[in-house]
Amino acid sequence: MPDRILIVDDEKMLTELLSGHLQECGYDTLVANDSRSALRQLQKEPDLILLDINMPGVDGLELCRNIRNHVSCPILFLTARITEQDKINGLQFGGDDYITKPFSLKELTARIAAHLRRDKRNRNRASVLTAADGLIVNLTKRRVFCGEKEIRFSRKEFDLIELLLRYRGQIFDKERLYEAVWGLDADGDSSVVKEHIRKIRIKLREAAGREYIETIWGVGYRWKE
Amino acid sequence: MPDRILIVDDEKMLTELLSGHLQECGYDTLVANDSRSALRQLQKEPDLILLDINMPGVDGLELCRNIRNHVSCPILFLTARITEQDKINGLQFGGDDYITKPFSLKELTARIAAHLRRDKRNRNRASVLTAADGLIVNLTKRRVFCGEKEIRFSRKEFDLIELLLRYRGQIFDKERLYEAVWGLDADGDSSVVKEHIRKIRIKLREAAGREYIETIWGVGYRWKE
DNA sequence: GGAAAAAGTCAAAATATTGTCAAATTTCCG
DNA sequence: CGGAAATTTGACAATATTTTGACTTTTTCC
Repeated sequence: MPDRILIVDDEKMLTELLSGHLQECGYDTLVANDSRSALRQLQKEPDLILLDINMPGVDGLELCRNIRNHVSCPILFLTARITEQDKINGLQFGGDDYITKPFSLKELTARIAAHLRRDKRNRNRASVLTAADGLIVNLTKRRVFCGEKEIRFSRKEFDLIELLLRYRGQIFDKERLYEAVWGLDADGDSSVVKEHIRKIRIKLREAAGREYIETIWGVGYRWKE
Repeated sequence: MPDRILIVDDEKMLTELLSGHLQECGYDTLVANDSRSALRQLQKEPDLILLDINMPGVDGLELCRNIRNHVSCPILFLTARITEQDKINGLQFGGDDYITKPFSLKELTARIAAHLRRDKRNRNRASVLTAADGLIVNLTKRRVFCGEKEIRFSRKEFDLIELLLRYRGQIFDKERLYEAVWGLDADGDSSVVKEHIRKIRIKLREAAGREYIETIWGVGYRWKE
């Protein structure tokens, strides 16, 4: 199946041109001329996004961040201005690469190909963890299923689950959990961990009717093997 | 002996600065301003490496992989850009953590200390001890098995077992046991030890039907060989 | 053998740690 | 901005562990 590329730019002329060229190169294309339409197109799960960050009336970086919240595919910025500062900003907001206008179609397709290749390589890596009783944790999509049913977890909850499950059977003391999920600097309030563990347990118990996380009294927690 | 930290960055100014600061913190430092020199410095067996992955003319990730082939110590990346993608790539290439420029010296030293601590813990810890009659003590999981059966021990109980078993045959007087498990400051009653030993014995006796801990009258205890 | 010292036993009391809940605060998104 | 969701916080309850002390048993040594 061909890769799907989403092109976001307010200039219709440009999106048409790119769309045509990329189709000739064997890609499927999606087009959006404004940010609302761009967000809608995400549901079609593009494999890569070309994003103009200088569209009038739209903060391109904000849009990028927004997009990043929904998909994990590479995002390439199309832009005229390109200071070092912009570059850093852009990458911080979840972009993967910059392409300065004007650019040659040859360069563009080369970069697209490179990013798709790289992304695929990374994606193949074990991105799913499984546990007893049909519990499935999709790491890239950050979604958890118990059989048919999806269990929704917040960010921190998911991070905790990922860590515990990835090294199931290992004990993590509360400090280390805090360190891993909140960052090394954090002065450890372990009561936060405790509360998050509780939330996780409730959701898992409700969906799977089973306890997955064990308390190691005086030490910390671990995911049962 | 102080830990040795290798700093790899093309900016002399930065390496000087870091080197100075880390020395003040009590570390030994090694410096390399290019990749060839970095590889040479590995022979001096650093305990931790700070690596700039954006040095001109050098593929930092490739260098990292190369380094990883020679040493097993923690590698921390110093980097300006820090996308999720980079992070994944970096960790794939054998890095252990990222530190984004600009960073505070305080943060840097905190992370260095954390990694050194963790690395040491992992290194000098045989993770499983075994004893007669199929008794198995898993130190990282803090679990004890007698054949199929698991025996549950509380924290202090486990700590005592670990100490006695690790140095089996050696006699520990009660003060020393107390000191080791409760901490150096602890004033007082080593009669607590006696009660804990009793609990341990009961559990072991019940599961293994056998005595493992011997009383050295007038002195203390030891794990039978 | 018998006294003294040391170690073992037991259960109750004290303490430490974790679980729960609700409210306060922050973050996220449109 | 405003509301919803997520996160944090603190008070309190529920538990598990640890400590204590009174008492018994064992060992040592004269």
